[in-house]
Amino acid sequence: MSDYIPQEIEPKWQKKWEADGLYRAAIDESRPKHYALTMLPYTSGDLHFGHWYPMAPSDARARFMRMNGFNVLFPIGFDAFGLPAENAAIKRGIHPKKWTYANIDNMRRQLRSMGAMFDWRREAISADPEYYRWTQWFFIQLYKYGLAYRKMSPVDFCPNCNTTLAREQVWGEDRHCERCETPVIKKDLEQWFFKTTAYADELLNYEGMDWPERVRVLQTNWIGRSVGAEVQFPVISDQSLVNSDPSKVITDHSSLITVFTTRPDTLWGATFMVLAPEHPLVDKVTMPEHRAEVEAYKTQAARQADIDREAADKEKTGVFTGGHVVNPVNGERIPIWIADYVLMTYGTGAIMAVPAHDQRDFEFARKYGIEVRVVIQPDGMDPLDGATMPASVPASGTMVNSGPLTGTSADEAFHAAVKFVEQKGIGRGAVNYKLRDWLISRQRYWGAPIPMILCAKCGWNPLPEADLPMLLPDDVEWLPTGQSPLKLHPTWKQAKCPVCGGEAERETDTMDTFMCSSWYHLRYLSPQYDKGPFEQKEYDYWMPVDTYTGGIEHATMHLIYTRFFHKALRDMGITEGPEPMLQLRNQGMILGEDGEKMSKSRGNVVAPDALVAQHGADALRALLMFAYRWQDGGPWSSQGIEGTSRWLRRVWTMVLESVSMGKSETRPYDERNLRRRVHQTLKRVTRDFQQFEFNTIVSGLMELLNDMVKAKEAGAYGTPEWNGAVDIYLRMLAPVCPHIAEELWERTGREYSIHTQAWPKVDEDAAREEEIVIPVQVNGKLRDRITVPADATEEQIKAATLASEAVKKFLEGKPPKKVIVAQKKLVNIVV
RNA sequence: GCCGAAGUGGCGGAACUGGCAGACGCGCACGACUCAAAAUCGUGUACCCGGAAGGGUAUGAGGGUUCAAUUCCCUCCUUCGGCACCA
Repeated sequence: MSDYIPQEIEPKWQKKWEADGLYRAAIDESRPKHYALTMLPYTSGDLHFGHWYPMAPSDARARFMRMNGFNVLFPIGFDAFGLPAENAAIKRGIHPKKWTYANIDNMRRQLRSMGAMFDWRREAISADPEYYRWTQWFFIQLYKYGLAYRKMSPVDFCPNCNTTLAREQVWGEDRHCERCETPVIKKDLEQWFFKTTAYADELLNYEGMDWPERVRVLQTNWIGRSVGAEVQFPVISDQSLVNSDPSKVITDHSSLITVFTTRPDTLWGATFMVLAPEHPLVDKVTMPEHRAEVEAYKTQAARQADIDREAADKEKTGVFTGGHVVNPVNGERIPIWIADYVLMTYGTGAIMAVPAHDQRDFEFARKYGIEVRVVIQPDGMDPLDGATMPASVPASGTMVNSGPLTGTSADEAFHAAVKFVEQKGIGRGAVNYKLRDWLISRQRYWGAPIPMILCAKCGWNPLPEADLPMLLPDDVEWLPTGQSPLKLHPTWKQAKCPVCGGEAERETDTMDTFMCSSWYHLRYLSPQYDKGPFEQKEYDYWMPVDTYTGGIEHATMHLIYTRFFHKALRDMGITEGPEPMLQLRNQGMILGEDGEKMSKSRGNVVAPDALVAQHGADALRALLMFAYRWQDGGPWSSQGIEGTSRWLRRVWTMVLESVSMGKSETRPYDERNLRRRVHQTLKRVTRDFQQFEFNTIVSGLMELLNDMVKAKEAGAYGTPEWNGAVDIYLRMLAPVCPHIAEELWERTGREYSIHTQAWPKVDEDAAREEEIVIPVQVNGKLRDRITVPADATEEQIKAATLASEAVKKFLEGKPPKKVIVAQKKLVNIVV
């Protein structure tokens, strides 16, 4: 017997599998398909266990499905556009393209060393022109379908570098630029958006999806649907009317402020209005004597990070604009304030404040001496007094001070109020979402250019589809200002208007990389296809994705975008079916040995290369499956590898080392028992694969190894039963450790390849126990164990229990009060 | 603050319809082999009392339901993740 040397057998088999095309996935109508997708890695260059951890177990499961008769597609690719490539370029003077593709070469080599069943012919790279050509095509389709539009939106901007900053490039409490430490300012730019909100309701429906409850809850909260009403409040433009008789109708107003409220029933209790400091009407409603104060407040609000502005325990602040609106339900004049607790990004950016029944409004009103008016009297409570109540009260009870609603219950008042505002023409029932439209413009170079052209005469028009891809120029200057190279390029911007043929300009913004990753599962279907984003017959056979694996951190962004994308394309007739991915499973995160997130700056990154070189990919694959609950993850431990490495050496020895008979005469080999243990393990392992419980798959195989080694020593070696056990063992091992399984399969004279073999069938009869050991408790405490035939009746078990010496001792001659025989699993005697 | 996940030996974890808590592995200790080391093999390894037989206590803390609770219910604590004044 030679030694187990993974460094020799692993590259050998990887080469052979590649040469034989063992993992090529092709349409085969005779077999059921299984599309197993694992989230594509970003080309950061440092492939570590954060990449292996989701992929190696996913690969094992894909292999398991293949052995179960499925035609399995398990593709891989690279998410190659994005900010880190530009940062590397600026820092080290390497072109982003060069940096990215060098990283891909390295990552590809590392991924190959894992021995996964990736079909490399289907590799897709989002930065390839042949890929982003179709990303651009999808943009145009969304634009034509009316789902893309432009609007002004603020970005974080460094005035010194003259560049837009991503959130991660803004550091510290003073919000400074990561490069030059200049404080960041907000800048309004016109940018492209997708109407994700048009699909908000549909995205809340998870019917038919086998997705974790956790993710569904996260998405539901992210979409944040709330039902209420929009109500228009007229602005009083003539200040002399502010103090006039409220019963007189004021017709002097030049504009309306719309608020969204989830409690239209409390409209009569609104005593002030609050606008977000960024609200477009702030300047208009502000009176001259308040202007300086309002401007100062706006400036400090704009300087704050969302996080500071939104701190829960922060004291409410705001300033009065001097302006007033009319409450349209009762004609009252109410003052307009601005406050940073109202956000422009949610609802209409304006609220009606009802301090008696909303705690935030209450705190604000008390601080600034604004009236608190009770409009709901909770049942069974002393009549409330707005002037003295210590806190707002929950809105359930009977309506008071509410015009026509007075006397109705608060439950009915909601609908009555909506009806009232609709009849008066001052508002309507409305649904609002926390979900915002998807901002896809990036003021960056290393991304897919947005294929739009601006003509002074014809406006914005898409590049004709025949002219795609709209190529990213390579000859860009990397100026230390950090300004977008596309803007600085001498000629790139120049274009012909697709409508009139006149001089026009290209869009210089590029697309959010989430756009590229919203459809990569479609590009895998036919990455070389040049007549469309994918080939129809491939789509018809493989889609939808059956199993999608990846990190929980993508629950709200990527996984909502890709669902939106699929649904929008479906409405255009490009895709089919309600959802792109039927089943989702999330793995946890592998942390550094210090328990912190792996990162270069912390210096706790563990790369797989050295460990593969030392112990082999199989031992590492097994460790990643064995050492953690997959959905939890945990800190890396360098010692664990000894365990799986030792296990594989023992498997090697068990299978290959011949033994002379009679090594252990004392424990005769029990054929029936060997077979039973094999099929019991098979049953467990099969179930665990189905349920993504990888750690117990490996521990089950370790246990069976221990049993088989004992049987071997007892004389099983060489018998037909032994050979059958080895056969099943290797098949179970194959998805976990594909190289050693193939090697042992060959060395025991079996037919190439183990990876095209069928998963063994569980023999229920063989797995069944003939005798069972039943623990016996007296008053819930374990006192004895009895052995009975597996088909013993409850009466027989009871009799055997009472005959036990240990039990008699604890009964002390007294008759038992109750004897419980629990499902033939346990006996409990109550004295 | 809200939402979610999770608290089990020195460590990772197991216990899959409420039924033997600690499988499997790491680490550690002792032993075999060896001139020695590594590798390998064997034995032991929750805690407390006891020489042993045996007994007691234990699944974050406290309470409840039950013959029986890591598992179900209530209250609280801790850790991690996400969201964050959502009108």
